[in-house]
Amino acid sequence: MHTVKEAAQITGLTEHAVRFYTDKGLVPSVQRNENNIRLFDEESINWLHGVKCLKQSGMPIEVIKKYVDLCLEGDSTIPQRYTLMMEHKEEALAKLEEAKRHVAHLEEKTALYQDILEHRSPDTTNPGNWDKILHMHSDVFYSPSVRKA
Amino acid sequence: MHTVKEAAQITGLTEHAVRFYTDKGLVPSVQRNENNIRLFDEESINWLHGVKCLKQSGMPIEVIKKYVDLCLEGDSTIPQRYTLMMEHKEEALAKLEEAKRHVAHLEEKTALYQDILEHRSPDTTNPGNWDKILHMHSDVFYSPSVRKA
DNA sequence: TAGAGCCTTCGTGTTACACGAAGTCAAGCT
DNA sequence: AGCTTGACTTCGTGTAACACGAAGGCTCTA
Repeated sequence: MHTVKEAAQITGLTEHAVRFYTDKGLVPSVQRNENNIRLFDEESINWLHGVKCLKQSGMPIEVIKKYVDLCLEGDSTIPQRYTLMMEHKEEALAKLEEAKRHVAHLEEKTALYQDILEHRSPDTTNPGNWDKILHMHSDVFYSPSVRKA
Repeated sequence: MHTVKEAAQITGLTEHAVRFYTDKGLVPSVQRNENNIRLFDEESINWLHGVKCLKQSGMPIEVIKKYVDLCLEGDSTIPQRYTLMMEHKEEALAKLEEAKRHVAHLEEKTALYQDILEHRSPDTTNPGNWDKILHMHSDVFYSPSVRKA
């Protein structure tokens, strides 16, 4: 049996977060002793790990709550849990694709700056570009190739 | 010259956001007419696009502000702008990696549920697993392979 | 003269906590 | 008995980036 402090250390959450989660009902197995102190057994710790995991992957607390409640309802809710997870997976995938696009864009951006810094022109065949580009801040800032996207 | 409403339509931002950004100084080229009305020229629209872009990629408004200010300071700040962008790119890359991990984890999770739904056991060679797994909610919720990570 | 459209400031709500303060317990040690 | 500790509670503020609405004022136009 662990206290809030220990649970926090084990899971890497803050004590605040641990209390927050338990108070929201995301750790169903947590108990209180006669002094009203939260006691976490191994299952509670697992729940905390799980909540942390889902939260990190971008699932809102409300949805996590729904999921936990479904778990508590028993095996009959497995299809609903599956659906919920699938939907969340789709969202995570969408975010992944977005992240890829962002990185690609920033690669472009930094490459442009690198060209300017190293070759003093983004287009080495046209040195006249330099001043032009440096003064068209919003073009360096927001290149044409992105505008299409 | 465009009004707030038009600028919002063109950029896909809300009017609220457009006013917010201009008030924060993220759209340096914006002007006011004699009736105190914001007027956006093409450069302003470009800035709005750029701000939107950076914001979407996860850059905080404060940092965008810094970047804009550097742009306004002139060509001498190009190295600093480059550094800023590189740092932001690194962050975006880190987020990308995180997103990949999340998706991988959720693939596992949904696959597990799919097994349960289709074969009635995650390990078909051991049917006895079924009840066990269904009752160890936190194990379905948070599988051992993830704990290692 | 009324309405439309712009402006302003103000204030609340959102998400998931962080952080601190204040005040209350109970247990253990000296 | 008293002190320290560690846990608990509620309260309130702050964060980021707006969303949304209200109130009130301005100007232009039909």
